[in-house]
Amino acid sequence: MTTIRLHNTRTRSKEEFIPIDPDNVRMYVCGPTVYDRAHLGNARPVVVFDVLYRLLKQVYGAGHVTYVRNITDVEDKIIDRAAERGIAIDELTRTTTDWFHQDMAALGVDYSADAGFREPKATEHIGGMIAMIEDLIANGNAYAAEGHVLFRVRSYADYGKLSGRSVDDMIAGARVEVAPYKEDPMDFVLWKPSSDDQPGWDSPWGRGRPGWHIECSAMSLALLGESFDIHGGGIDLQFPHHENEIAQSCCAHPRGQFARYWLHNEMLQVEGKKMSKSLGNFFTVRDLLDQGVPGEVIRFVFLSTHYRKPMDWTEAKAAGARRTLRKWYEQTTDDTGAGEVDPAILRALSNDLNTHEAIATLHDLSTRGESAALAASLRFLGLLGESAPEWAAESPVDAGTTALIEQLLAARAEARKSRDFARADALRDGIAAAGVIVMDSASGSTWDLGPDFDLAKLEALK
RNA sequence: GGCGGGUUGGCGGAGAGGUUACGCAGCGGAUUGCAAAUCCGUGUAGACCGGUUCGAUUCCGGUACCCGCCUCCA
Repeated sequence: MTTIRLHNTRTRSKEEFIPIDPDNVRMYVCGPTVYDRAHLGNARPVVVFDVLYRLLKQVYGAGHVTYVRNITDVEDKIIDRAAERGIAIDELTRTTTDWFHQDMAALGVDYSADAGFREPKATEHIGGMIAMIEDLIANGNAYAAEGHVLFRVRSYADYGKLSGRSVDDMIAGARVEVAPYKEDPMDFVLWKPSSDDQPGWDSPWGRGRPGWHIECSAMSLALLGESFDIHGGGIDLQFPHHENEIAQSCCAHPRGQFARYWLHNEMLQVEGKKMSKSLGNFFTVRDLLDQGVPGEVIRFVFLSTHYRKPMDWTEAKAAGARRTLRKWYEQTTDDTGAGEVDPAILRALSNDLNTHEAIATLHDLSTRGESAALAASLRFLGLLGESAPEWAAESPVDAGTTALIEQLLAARAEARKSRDFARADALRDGIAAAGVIVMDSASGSTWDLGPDFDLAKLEALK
């Protein structure tokens, strides 16, 4: 069996992956808070852990891997956004969840027909959260105060271990919320009271709603148990979100191990800078798709940088990815689906998800002309569906334009035949200047529209 | 201030204690009436200073610079 090695944030080292139960490998990844379209950064962990899921299914068998990625549909940002838009909360969360599914499907992440994937919603697990909070209070790890329930950070000796912090260090430069009901400024909220106009559930502490971190602890427990294999997410979640998850889960279920391997992807940048609304370089996956950037291209760009390094999204990379994919799609048009995933691809991914090396292998397969293996490998990486996507086909143009181009090419061929090279070259240069890319071969000329196609220039050549 | 990560050839971006990364661009060649496309060939780079070693870009220490998190943004 292929040995998978993964970098475990918990131990800060690359370790051999040994599942608790090879017949049921279990992975949890923090999913979106559904209040708005997913931005490009949101998509990175989705794609990264999709690759890991594919690898796990390949190695352990499709029926032996459970992947849980939650939907957080109760959160103050959701309340605020629904109020701004004047719509009901469940309408906002439902619409946003649909958007998320559509946008991620465009990136090759579609689990609508995947039996091993689970997508729990926080609002469906409120009971589990309340039960866990009660356990924490009973164990002395949490306390109720003024309608709130807070986690007593000092009661968990290992708090801060994942992110390499000590509570005392954090207090120093701390920008933590100080509240009169807190025993310690580092204590974080498990439950908070809701006013009448806020969503709330009845609880032993009055009507209220959960804090941000408890839902992942409750949902992973419900679907994966006290101990499971892999927990993933963006590195920004390492602290405090994952730290708090560990504290909650390990204190509520001291005999469980919670997650054994912690994987974190690095952040995304845009043209060398952090993506932020203030810099004006903030955009969603949908924005890119609407601009005509294919989902496969976005996925390819993601995969070209190792997940533990910051990834810089640039126009140049997108353009290069598009060219490369198009070339490979043309090379695999006759594919019958009989090819096998190249073992080098699996080796690369098994080495801490070295997707960049996997892409290098694709280049190698392409150069060697092994198109069947190339197609199978592309599919495995989620870069090719049943057939090549439409955007990679001949640029769609109307019949009149096609006829005009064919006519001009015929005129050029005629001029060449009669050795009127001045006219042939003039036509060639004119066609190129109009943005039509002509490729000659022994059997004739083929053509394609370039990005700067200009019909007016073409018509002027008539 | 605390914690974590990074610094590789023109650009992007990997692996490996001693052998070609790969891609893009460039250059040379083949091909072509000339081109484009294609094919072949071509690049000894590893922030700086020390240390370990027969040998380090790869291990260890330090310096500089950059980035992220600590502001419920993945």
